[in-house]
Amino acid sequence: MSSEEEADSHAPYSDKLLRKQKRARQRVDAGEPRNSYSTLATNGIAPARAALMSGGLYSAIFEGRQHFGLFGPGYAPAEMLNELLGRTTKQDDNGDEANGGVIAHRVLRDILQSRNKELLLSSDNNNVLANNNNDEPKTEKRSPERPCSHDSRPDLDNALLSLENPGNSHASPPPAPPSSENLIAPKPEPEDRDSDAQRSSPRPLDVKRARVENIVSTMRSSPAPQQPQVNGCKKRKLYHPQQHDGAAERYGTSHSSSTHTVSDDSEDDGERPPIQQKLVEKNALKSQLRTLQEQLAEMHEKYVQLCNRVGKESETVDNDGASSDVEQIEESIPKSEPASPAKELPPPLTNTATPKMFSQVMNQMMTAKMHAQAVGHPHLQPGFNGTLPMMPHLPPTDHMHPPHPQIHLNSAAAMYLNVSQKLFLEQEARIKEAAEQQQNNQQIRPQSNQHSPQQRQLGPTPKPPLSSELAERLDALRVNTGSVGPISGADLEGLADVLKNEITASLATLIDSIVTRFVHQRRVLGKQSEAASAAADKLNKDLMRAARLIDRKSPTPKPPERQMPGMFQTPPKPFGPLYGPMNGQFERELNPEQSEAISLVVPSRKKRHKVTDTRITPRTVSRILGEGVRQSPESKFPESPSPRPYTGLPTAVAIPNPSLHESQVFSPYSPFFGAGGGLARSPPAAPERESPPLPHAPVLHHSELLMSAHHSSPDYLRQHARMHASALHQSQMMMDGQDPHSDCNSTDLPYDGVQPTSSTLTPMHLRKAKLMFFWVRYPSSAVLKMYFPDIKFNKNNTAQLVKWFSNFREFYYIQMEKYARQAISEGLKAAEDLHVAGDSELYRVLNLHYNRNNHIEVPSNFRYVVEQTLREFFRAIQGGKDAEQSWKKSIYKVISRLDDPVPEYFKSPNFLEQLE
DNA sequence: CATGTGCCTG
DNA sequence: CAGGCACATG
Repeated sequence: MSSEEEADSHAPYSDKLLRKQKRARQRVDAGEPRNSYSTLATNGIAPARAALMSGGLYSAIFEGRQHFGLFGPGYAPAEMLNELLGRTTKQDDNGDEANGGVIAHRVLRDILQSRNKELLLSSDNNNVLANNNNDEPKTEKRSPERPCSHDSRPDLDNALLSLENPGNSHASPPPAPPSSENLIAPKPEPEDRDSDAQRSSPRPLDVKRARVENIVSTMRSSPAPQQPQVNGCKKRKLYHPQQHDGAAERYGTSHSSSTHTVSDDSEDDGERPPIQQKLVEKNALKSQLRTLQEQLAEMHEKYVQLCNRVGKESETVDNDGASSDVEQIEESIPKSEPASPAKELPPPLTNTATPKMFSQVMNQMMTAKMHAQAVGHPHLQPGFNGTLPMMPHLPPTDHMHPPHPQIHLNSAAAMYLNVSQKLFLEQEARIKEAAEQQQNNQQIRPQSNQHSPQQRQLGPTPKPPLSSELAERLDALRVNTGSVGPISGADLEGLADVLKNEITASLATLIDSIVTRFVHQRRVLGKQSEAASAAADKLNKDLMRAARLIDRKSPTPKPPERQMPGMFQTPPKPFGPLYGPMNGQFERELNPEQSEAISLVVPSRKKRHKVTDTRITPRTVSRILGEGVRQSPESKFPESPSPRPYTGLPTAVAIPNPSLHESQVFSPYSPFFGAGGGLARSPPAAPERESPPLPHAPVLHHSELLMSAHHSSPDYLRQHARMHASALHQSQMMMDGQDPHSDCNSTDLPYDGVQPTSSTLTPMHLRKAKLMFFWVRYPSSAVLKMYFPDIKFNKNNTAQLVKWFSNFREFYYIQMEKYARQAISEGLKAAEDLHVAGDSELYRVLNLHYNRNNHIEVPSNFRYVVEQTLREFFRAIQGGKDAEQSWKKSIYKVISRLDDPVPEYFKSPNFLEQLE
C-alpha cells in the first residue's frame, strides 16, 4: 500500500518465498529496500512526534536541538523551504550576503529587543541551522527537490507556528500519537510531509521564518566567531560574516562611548597615570556592572513578556527597536560573539591571558554558584552540567559533579541560567581583568596595553555593574591593589563571594519566575504540554527522521499517523540512574592490541581483514562484570546534560552536518525508577506516557573525550562555548588552536582537517563502531564514512564497516529475542512491563559486546531502544508471530527508526585514541 | 552493476 | 567477525 514494504510483501513476496525455498532460508527481509527502514521510520514518526511536541516552540527552542526535519505534515510547504533555501544559498553564492545581513540585522535587533529570550533559545538552534546551511548540499543531493538544507527551516516554522498559535500546533499537524504507537503501528504511516504538497501558503509565517532564520544565523555567527566549521565543511560558509562584522562594528562603536574609558585606558595605558586609569576603570566597571544587572532584569522581563505573548504573537516578532537596546542585549548575550567570522576583529586573547588566579577564582565562584542554585532550584541544575564540562580550565573533577539526574530541568530556566551564567562569567572575567590590568599597569604598563586593546575589540561590551555592593567591592579591591600592589587572594575571594551572592540572588529570582512562567505556559498549551520535555525527546528523533525523509522522497505519501489510543502504550521508561552501573568506570584500560592489525592488507579478494577485537574475551569480561562494576560517583548521573552533539541526519542522509547538535541542557528526563536486575516489571500504574529518553550525550568518562570532541567538532564547541563566559570561550578557542575566523575550508576534509590516512580498519575502529551502535543500528554507509574520517574508504572497507553493523545487529537481535522469550517464559504478560535495568543481564551482555571497556557511558536512548526492541519481540512472540516467516522484519523496522545521531565527538580524530 | 541487507556458516 | 549467498532497489 503506502509503504514499500507492502509492496514487497505482497506481490513480490510470493516470488520471494518460492525462491527462498531454494535455500530454505526464511528470509525475513533479505533485500529490504536499502533504507527502507529508515525511510519509513522517518516519515511516519516525525510528524507524529512533532505534533507531540507541545506547540513545538518550547520544545524546539528549549531543547535547543535542531530539528530540521520536523515538518508537521501540515506545514513546511516545500515552497517555504525552497524559498528559504534558495535564499540562503543564493545569497551566499551570489554574495548577497549583504542583503541578508542587513535583514538579519534588523531582525536580530528586533528580536533582541522584543524577545531576548527567544533569541537565546533560538540561538542554539540557529547554530545548528546555520551549520546545516553551510554544509549540506552535497550529501543532500538525494532529494532532488531540494538539494539544500531542508533542515533548519522546519524548526523555525514550527517555532513560529507555535508562537502564532500555540494551541494549534497540534491541530494542523496530525495529532501526535505517542511514539510507541508509531512504532507499533503497522505502518500506515503517512508521510506526505516532504512532498511539499501541502504547503503553499506563503504567509507571514514565511516572512517570520525567514527573519528568524536570519536572526538566528546572525546570532549564531556572532556568538561563535569560531568558524562554522562543519565537519564536512561543505560548501557554504556562514553567510553573515558581514553582518556580523557590521554588528560588531556597530557594537563596537556604540560601545566605544560607554566602554570608551576602558578602551582608552588600555590603549593609552602606557602614557596615562595609573591613578587616572584606575578611576576611569573603576567608573567604567561600575557602570558596566550596573548595566549588566539591568540587562538581566530586562531580559527577564522580556522573557516573561515573551512567554505571555507566545500564544498570540505573530507579528511582534519584528519590531525595530532602538539600536541601543540591541546593543545592550548583544553585549549581554553573545558576549564573546563579538568576534565575527568576518575577521575584522582580532582574535580574542583577552581572557585567556588572564592569570590562573582569576580562572581559579572564577571556577570557585562558579562552583559555588552552581551549588547554591542547585539547592535553590534543584531542577535547574542539569543545565549546568552541560555547561560545566565545557569549561576548559576548570578542573574536571571539581566542577563536574553532575547534579542529580533526576532533577528535571526546566528548559526555559536552563536557558536563562545559561545566559545568566554567561553574563556572570563575562562580568567576572572582566572585572578580574580590569583588576589585573590595573595591577599590571602599575607594575608593568606595557603588558596591559597589549591585551587591553584586544579585549576591547572582542568584548567591547561595557561591563555592566552587578550591584552596588559588588561595585564597592571592586573599587575597594582596586584601591587596595593600586596602593598595596598585588591583589590578595582574600580580596578576590571576597569579590567572588559578592559576585556569587549577587548573581545567585538575581538568578534565583529570575529562575523562579521563569520556571513559573514556563509551567504556566505549558499548562496553557494543553495536552501537548503534558510532556513537553518528553515530547522534546522524541522530537529530536523525529526531526532527524524527518530530515531523512526529506532527503528521500517517500515513495508514496502515507496518511498521517493517527493516534492509536492506548494501543501499545508503554510505560514511562524507568531508565535512569540505572545506568549507573554501566557508566561508572572510567578507566579505560589501555590495551594496545593493535599490534598487527595494521598490517597491510594484500589485495587478495577474499582476504579477511580481521579486525576483531580480541583483547578481552567475553568470558573475561563477564567475569569482571560479574565482580561488580564500580562506578565513580560522578558517573552516576547518566543524564548529565553533557550536551550531545547532534547530527541531524543519522543515517540516510549523509550530511556531515555537525551543527546539529544542540546541547541539550535540559533533559526532560523523567524520573527514573530503578528496575531491579534483569527484566523488571513495572507497576502497571506507571504513568503512561512513553517518552523515549532524550538522546543525551552519554557522559564520557574521560574529560579528554570531551576535549577531543571539542577539538574536532567546532560546532560542539561552539554551542557550549556560547553558554559560557566569553573568557572561557576564547580560551577554548585558543586551546583548539583554531582560527576563529577561518571559515570552513573549502576542502572537504572530514573534520578538522583530519585526512583519511589509511584504508585499513583497525580494531580500534571496530571498537568505535561498536560504540556507535549505541546510537545507530542502521547507519548508512555515508554516515559511517562521516564518522571515520581517518579512513580512506573504498568499497571493501565500506562493506566491511557495514558488515560490522550488520553483525552487531545480528547479535543484538539475537539477544533481544532471547530475552524476550525468557520474559515470556517467566510469565510476563504485558510488554509494557518489560524494562531494562542497567544491571540487567541483557544490558550487561550488550554492554559487554559493544562497550567492553566502558569507554563511554551508554546513552540513555540506547536503553530505550533496547527496551522497545525487547517489547517488540515480546509482543511478537507472545502473539505467535514468530511463526511467520518474516516476523522480525516488522521489528527491525521499528527499531530502525530509533536511530539517533551519533555524537559529534565520534568524528574527532582523537576519539580513536581515546579508545585505547 | 553497485549497494544494501539479512541469513548462515565457519 | 568475515565469507558468501540470495535478494532488493536505483
